[in-house]
Amino acid sequence: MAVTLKEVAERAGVSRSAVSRTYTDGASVSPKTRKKVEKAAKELGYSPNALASSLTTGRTKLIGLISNNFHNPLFLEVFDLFTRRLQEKGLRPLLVNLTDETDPENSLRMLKQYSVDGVIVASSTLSPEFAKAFHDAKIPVVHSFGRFASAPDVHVVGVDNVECGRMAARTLLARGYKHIGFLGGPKGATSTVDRRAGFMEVTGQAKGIKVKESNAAAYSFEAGRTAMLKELKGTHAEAYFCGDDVMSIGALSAINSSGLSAPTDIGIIGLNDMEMAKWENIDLTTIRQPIKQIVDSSVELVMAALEDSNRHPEARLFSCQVIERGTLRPI
Amino acid sequence: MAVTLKEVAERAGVSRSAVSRTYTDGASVSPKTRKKVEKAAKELGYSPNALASSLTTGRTKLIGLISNNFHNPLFLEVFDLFTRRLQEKGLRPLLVNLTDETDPENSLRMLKQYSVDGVIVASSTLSPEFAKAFHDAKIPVVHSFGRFASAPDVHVVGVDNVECGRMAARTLLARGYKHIGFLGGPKGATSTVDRRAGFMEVTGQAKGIKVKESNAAAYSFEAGRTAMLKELKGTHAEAYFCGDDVMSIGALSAINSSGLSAPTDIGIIGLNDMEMAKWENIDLTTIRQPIKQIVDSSVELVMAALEDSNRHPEARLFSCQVIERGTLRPI
DNA sequence: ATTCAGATTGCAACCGGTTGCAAAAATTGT
DNA sequence: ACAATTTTTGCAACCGGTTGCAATCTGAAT
Repeated sequence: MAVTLKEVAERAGVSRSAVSRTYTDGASVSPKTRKKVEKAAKELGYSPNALASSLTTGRTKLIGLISNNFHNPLFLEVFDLFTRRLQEKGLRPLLVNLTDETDPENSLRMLKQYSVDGVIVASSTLSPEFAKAFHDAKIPVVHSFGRFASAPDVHVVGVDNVECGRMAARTLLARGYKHIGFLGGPKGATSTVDRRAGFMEVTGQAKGIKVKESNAAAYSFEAGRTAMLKELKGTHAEAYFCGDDVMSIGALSAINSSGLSAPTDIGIIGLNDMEMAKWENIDLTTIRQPIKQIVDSSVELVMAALEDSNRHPEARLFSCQVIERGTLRPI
Repeated sequence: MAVTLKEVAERAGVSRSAVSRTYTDGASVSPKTRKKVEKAAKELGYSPNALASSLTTGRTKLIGLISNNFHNPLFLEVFDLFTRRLQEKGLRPLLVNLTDETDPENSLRMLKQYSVDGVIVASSTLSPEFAKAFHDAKIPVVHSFGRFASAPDVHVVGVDNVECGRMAARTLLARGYKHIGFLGGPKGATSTVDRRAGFMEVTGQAKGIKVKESNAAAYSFEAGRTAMLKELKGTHAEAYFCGDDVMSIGALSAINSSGLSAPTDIGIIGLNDMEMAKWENIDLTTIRQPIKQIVDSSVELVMAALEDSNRHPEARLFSCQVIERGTLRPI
């Protein structure tokens, strides 16, 4: 089918090794033969077969990119950043969509078959166990947007969700809200659990503050809207920390269609600061996750892990930041 | 590193071929040896190296998935559908982010290096030339969301954008709008050109209709908003057909922040019917593209093209449908 | 028990590259 | 011009599988 090394060698009148060396940097080839080879290669339209070479070098430059967040617009930005960054570094993303399964079994097997050099798990909802399966199989892995642990089993890059919870609580308290709500994402998600912990820690220490708590079924518009509608049926809080931005937008929609408005009647603070948060008709006050840094750092870390396969598991945390917009009353 | 065929063969006390045949369906192996092999494989944790086998079989089951739409939320849905469908069919998506480049050169070279079995170009803005480069390189390719042609150079799956333009125009006319606008996407995009053509065809034939026309810089919220703000500065039309849904949402935002509202003051019809279009606070009347069908059909077509590499280029069109919501006045 | 077709097996060559090693060529120093 | 280095080169083995072919085995039929 395609043009092979051998054909190029014959046409250039050199050995196969010479051709191979022309395309391996650091190898010793004289300028003379290199020219000959390049000429022949160009004429034949040759390009080396990366897969065949991986067989001997043991490196495919393939990186498994696993995610279960194909419904959160934030992750389109994340995928954009990941694919670009990986490409810049000469790596190729092999995309795996987890849909509903949380068992690493299948992904692990298939990524092993394709001998990926490393794996990036991009998910804020998967448990650390998931990534660990790859670590145990001796495949370098980093969990992006994963759960922070002071002694992680695998490399983790992300934010400290507990701290985000605290930050949200402090922000609401600073605005003088006395009755505040934690409207979390799905109960099982590690990010939800952690954010809740931080939130409760701060509000628990504050005096004269009433706290109510509930969870949405997913990090999604519909779930956020449904959850907020339920809140509005009873006695609702003055302001809510919502699971994430897309949930917040759902909540805002519920508020509006109930004839109320933010921040006049209810305050909302989200989390992520995705593109849409700054759309003028949304204008969501939120906590920004520095996704570009997280992505870049994840790629850097997975590359480092390729070099040194028993690098000690490391957690890299980035700090978040409150972005003031229009859904909380001014301080 | 990993367990190899040879080790399994030794432990099972059979030849390497026997092991290989155990994992190739249609090959002749006695139940007895199969058992032995499977036992040994399990004990060793063996899984066959797909890349090595591709070397002889000529099939990698890798599909290049190329896109330049990493900023349009619709494409998160598209990627979700593609990755799922490909996985179901035992194929693996190798994702390529085109960012700004429109030259197939680089992508072609790298996908050739990885010997992808086929390529799916998922883009409504790239020219047919792009996909053609793969076709010329003898790599099976299908252009999803690509431009319709009655005699296409490559397989195309999508909608007839000209017909969409007509449909939009007819819808606006049927609602009695007399002064209508075409607020297109970027001028260079094939989808924009085609939708415009259909739109103008219908409006040109109607009597007593005033048509105005302009273009946004991109299929994006910001571009849609900016373009609509500009419209509102002059004498604007009564209703607009916007390039796509995300542009429409931008336009709606511009309308609202100018103290106007849809459909009372201005009507808007979008295109795509992405998830967000039905969010209650958006409630966009739009033309639905059947993306699931397009994706499934694309995958099916690329698979067919793998089987028969000189299958005749084919265009598969799906019909669109107006989804009535709240941004056009009732009929 | 003998024959024969069909199923199963192992050998060895091959897929498209890489790489250690020793021989050949080019360069350097004197 | 000659010896000592340093560079460049080709050979051949190998990476982890697959597959055509001939040899061996199996079981049914005679």
